[in-house]
Amino acid sequence: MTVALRVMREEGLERVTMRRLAAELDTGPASLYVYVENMAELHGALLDALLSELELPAGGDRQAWREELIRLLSAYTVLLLGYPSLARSVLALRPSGPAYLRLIDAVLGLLRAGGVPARQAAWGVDLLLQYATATAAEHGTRDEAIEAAGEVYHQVTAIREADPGEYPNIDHARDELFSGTGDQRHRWAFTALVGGIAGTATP
Amino acid sequence: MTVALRVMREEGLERVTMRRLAAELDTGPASLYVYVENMAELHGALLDALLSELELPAGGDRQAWREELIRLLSAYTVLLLGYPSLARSVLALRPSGPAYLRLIDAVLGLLRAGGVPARQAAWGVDLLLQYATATAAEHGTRDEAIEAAGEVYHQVTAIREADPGEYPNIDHARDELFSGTGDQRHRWAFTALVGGIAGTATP
DNA sequence: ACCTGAACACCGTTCAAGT
DNA sequence: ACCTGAACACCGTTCAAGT
Repeated sequence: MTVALRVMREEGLERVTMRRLAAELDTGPASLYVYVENMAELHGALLDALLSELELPAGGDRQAWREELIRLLSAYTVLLLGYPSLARSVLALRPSGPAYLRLIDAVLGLLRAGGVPARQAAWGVDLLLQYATATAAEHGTRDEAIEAAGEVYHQVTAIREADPGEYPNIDHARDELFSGTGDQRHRWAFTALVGGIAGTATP
Repeated sequence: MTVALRVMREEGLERVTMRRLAAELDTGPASLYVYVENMAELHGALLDALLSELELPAGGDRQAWREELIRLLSAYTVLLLGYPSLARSVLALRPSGPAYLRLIDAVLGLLRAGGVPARQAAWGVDLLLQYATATAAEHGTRDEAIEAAGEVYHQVTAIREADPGEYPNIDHARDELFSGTGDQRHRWAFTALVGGIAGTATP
């Protein structure tokens, strides 16, 4: 596990292969299946190891729950942004490690401190953590992202040059589609998410 | 392209490999690189081919923009739910095909019909499409999902049995964490998202 | 009971060499 | 100019056979 974490930190999740880990431990790849069921489980374990570094709010100031919540979600996002492939993998996972449970518990606690009804809070956690994870999967910055930059460029160009006749609404919003800094957009997205969760009644 | 689409429909994105496609076309894998830069570009093309089936709203009834928007986002999600691996791949992509631009344009149009300010709408499209894509990536139903079911089970068990002392907020929301049908939760999530976008001012 | 060598069944991408 | 055989450098997972 420590070996896997080190390889991921130094070379990215792509390099964390059964064969590489086995070589690092001076054995064959088959030996690892004694400790781990498969690749997905290994990724789950890596996520939990990473999440144990996450600083959870102390929970003293109940008035500042919104800011605390956004801070926590941002910290989670930043942590995952360093490992976009892990974020992608986590999206296909249903994490169940203790550190992930602690994160769920902290988010629930902050929504509860804000007076958000239990069902809205429960359904909202999924929304918030999914958004944070997906954001990390999308805007990841690692070697792979260098080629991905080519695709960002394609999209930006396609939108910038979209024909006004065929795409009238893109035309109307053209200037705003690329406005703001990444940080402004993230903070706004989290605010909108929390506002929507707190303000939308469940059936 | 038609071959790739057929293989994906019949056997899933996992089987859409350069080598498999080459075999299907009676040639070597190297030949495909004449038509496509790499795997990511192929996935982008598959997404756009799939999205061309998406029925966009006619846009007559401006009063019903919320329902129309939720219907469109649901249709997009359902389309991708059949191809969870593609959804996962798309999350790492910045799609730029014509069908994807048409989808962006339609979402922008509905938000505009609802009187949502241009910047909120522009920033909101990302949020809405990211949520829809991430949802498909998460709840995908294909052979791979059968093993993923094991992880869902792990998480459900972990949450159900979470120690009340250590996870007091999970304990408090325990019954609500698994309440509602998938459809209820999705509709609520889309409603919360749209409400948050429409109701949160940008800087 | 625990571990593992070797094999099975694959990958994406590059490039020198052919037509 | 366009195409491709063959190679490079890898994968995850299984299972029979060893200790």
